[in-house]
Amino acid sequence: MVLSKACTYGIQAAIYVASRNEDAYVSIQSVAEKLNISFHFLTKVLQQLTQAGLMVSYRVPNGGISLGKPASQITLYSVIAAIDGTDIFTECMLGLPGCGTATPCPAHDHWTEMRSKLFSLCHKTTLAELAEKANQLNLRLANLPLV
Amino acid sequence: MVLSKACTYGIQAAIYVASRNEDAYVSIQSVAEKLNISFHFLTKVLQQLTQAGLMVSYRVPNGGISLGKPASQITLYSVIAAIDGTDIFTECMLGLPGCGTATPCPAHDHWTEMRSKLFSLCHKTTLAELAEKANQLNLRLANLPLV
DNA sequence: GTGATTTCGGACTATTTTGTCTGCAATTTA
DNA sequence: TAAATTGCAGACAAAATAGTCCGAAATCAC
Ligand code: FES
Ligand code: FES
Repeated sequence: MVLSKACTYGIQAAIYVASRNEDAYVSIQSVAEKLNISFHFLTKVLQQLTQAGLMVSYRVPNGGISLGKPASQITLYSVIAAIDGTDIFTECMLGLPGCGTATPCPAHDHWTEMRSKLFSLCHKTTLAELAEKANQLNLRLANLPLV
Repeated sequence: MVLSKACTYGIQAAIYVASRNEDAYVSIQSVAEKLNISFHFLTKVLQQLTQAGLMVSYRVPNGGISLGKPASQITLYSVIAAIDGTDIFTECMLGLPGCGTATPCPAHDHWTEMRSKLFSLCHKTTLAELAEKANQLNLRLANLPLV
């Protein structure tokens, strides 16, 4: 798996929150139910996003979480980086230490090309775009079984 | 991590065997030492490659393993598929079940583009090419600490 | 045949990731 | 002030991955 489960949950939740187009807080509980994710696990994941400033939380009755800045300013990259770190954007394809032009592995050229494509893709993709897509076509976001 | 450790070990070993340009068998023990990989673990990984027909083994004194077919006919894709499976080439970026145009997630379009690039890259890259690169420029292959 | 070398197969342990649970802190509302 | 709701923090359990170990099977060299 390219992204960890924690990371995919975080992205799903972030898109969902962004797609609501409201400033109001939404409880993690309801997000977890909507996306069919374990509430407690999602809580821990979202804490990483709040710590990174991508979300803000309000610990109060009828509180919850909300985006920390406009959805158009939150990139997919920043969400991934906050949860999984930046390893996938810098690591050697073969897992060798110190990927770089100084000591390249045989796959280095090919891999850096792929990686930079992924890098720019994640940088230019914002929550606003993903949320809009999710809304526009009623795109699937939840981890629900396909009936 | 995009590829599992088992998979990176398998690729490293495959490249190493191919880079020797010999038909002679080489013992897993010596490969493990050369690449600084746990011998027992590498053994299990390579068993997957022999079962997939990518390598042949000769269980005999002075035996070992060798490529099952010409290095030019072994693609990076086939090695990855034999060890990690084909999930990374078909899975949803968000880990949702049933990635496809019928039920796309918001990241689907971007992701399928990336995936197909990775797919064609892995398909067109052969062990012959990687081995040649490894030999040509004395490229790093072993998992050794950078001194 | 006997012994040596080598992969194969399975059992086992360790580490990381994933998921669960419980109590606490913060704040609103009554 | 008291009660209720909510995220936070850390301990804990389960599952997946990574790594270790040992005995068996195959074959060669003698
Ligand atoms: S050194 Fe392997 S991808 Fe850069
Ligand atoms: S459904 Fe998510 S990438 Fe295809």
